Amino acid sequence: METLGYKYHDNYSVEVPKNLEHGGFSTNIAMVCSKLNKMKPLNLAKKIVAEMEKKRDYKSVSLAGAGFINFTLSNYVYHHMIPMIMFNDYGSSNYGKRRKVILEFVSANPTGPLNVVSARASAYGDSLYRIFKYVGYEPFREFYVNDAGNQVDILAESVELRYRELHGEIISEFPAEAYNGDYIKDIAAKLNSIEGSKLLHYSEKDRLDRMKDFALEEIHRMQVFSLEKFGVEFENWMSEKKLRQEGSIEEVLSWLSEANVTFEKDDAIWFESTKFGDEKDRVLMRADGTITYIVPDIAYHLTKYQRGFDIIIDVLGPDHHGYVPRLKAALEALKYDFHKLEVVFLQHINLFSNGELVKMSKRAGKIVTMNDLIDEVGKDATRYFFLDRRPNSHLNFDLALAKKASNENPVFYIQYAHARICSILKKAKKEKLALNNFDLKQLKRLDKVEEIRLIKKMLSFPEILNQITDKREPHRLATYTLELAGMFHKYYAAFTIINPRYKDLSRCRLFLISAIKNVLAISLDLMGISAPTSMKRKKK
RNA sequence: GUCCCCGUAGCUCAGUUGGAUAGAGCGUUUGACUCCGGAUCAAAAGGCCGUGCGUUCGAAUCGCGUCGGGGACACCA
Repeated sequence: METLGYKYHDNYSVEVPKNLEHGGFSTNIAMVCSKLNKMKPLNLAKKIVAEMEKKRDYKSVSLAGAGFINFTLSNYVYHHMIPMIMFNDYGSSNYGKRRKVILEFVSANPTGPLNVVSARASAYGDSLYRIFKYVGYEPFREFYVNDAGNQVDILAESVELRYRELHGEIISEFPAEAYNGDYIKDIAAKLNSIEGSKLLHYSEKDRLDRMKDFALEEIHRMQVFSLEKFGVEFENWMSEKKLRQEGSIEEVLSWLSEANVTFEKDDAIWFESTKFGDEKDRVLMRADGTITYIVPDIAYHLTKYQRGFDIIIDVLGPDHHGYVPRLKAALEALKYDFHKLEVVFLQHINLFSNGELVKMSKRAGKIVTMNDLIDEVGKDATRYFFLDRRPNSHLNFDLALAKKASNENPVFYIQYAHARICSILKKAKKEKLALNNFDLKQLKRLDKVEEIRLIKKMLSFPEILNQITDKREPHRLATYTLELAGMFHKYYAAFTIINPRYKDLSRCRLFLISAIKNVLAISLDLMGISAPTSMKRKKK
């Protein structure tokens, strides 16, 4: 536009038509800028097309419709982008403008080991974290621990029963509300090996406190262990107990009452959340003076604001969706920008065993733990299994099937592409086809449609990453990587990479597949999956 | 009763800021290196995108209804 001396503004768009086969772009620039130059769109488009045709950057330029310009770039434009794709931080950017993002996920109750649902949340949250970080956000992973309140009291009592059992007491009836998994026995036994019968002489309160603290510590350790095995870390574990000790409860209560949104009824203190669109009002403090879970939850979310996060994302199970309105109501009442809080719901996992639905129950101790899953299916396959699905898709999960299917998990297809390239590059080294001092002009030999398509696919990578952060949908990376791996496998089968008779061509192709290897490695890393340089041959 | 999610190939799932012939993996059938890794590739079969109406030049994608499946509606968290 500038060389033609026309005025223009930036609100035109360049689009890649859905029909990728013919590759190419389409732009409405002439239509957007016609008024500015007092010309008819079609006439302006003609001038632009004429100018574009003079440049060798464009392979073909054509007019369409009322002034759309379709054009295709010359191959060499693509060729010259390959070196960029080979940078080991290819795709990273400043897209996020260093905005601070807090991702809260898993946040499982500290009353038992992590289960398959936590594995899904881990795969989702951690990959999203990695991608956020890669494109220039400042993300932060947090696990909220509900280590106070009713359920941890029950936890303590459950341990107590098992402990007393160890000392000869016969527990005729194990209460239905108690936690009944084997891990409770393990915790009791471990505590017993440290303390012996000493605790029996404590006062009940002291004994239960000791049980509680010990159990919480043990379970925390179990959870950290599983997460580490899965490659997931948290920057912070936020303790509810600590929040309570710091006086946050009293603060929240007094702020809400200052905001005139609380009232008393039946000796309890209520929050008038219906004022802010909630279905009904919520109890904050019961008649006996204890607090309901909502208060520390509000306090916790306030810290997310106070800590200066620009984007606040909660990853929750679908059973919490009714909980969001009351939380947002409280934020609104306290004059916080409740729009900043986003909630992603990960849908349930229906657990099957040999085709039959299994109900999981932590209380009854009937759960498939995250540990079992990783041990039996493997970290990489498990992560991919959960990652290639949309967050709000329901999914059926059969452990027996998952084990069997782990050999058929698409993740191996991707990893194999990576390993295969590594193997080819190794062979190239033996053939003395080194890529140092490689003359970029040689790249003109990459003139096959498949080669240009591969380059285009890799050039779309940065945009895919940006979209993932916009939509909070890391599964798109799983899909993308699978497609890229597929394109490589097909290319490999159709063309010979190393051919000693055509050394220059071989070098060009090695150059290309090195770029592919790089993108695969980056993608796998962003998904928390390893990129092996070699793989064991599968038995037929 | 109110609210949330889902319904796409035999199975598991992609594809939704509306665009041309709806895709992949697994499974089924048939083929492929004396040569860079056969965990690969080529090809075939398999679809009223649950269903009806609407908006639109154009709908898997948007709206309303309907059917089917899952879930939530606590002074548990």
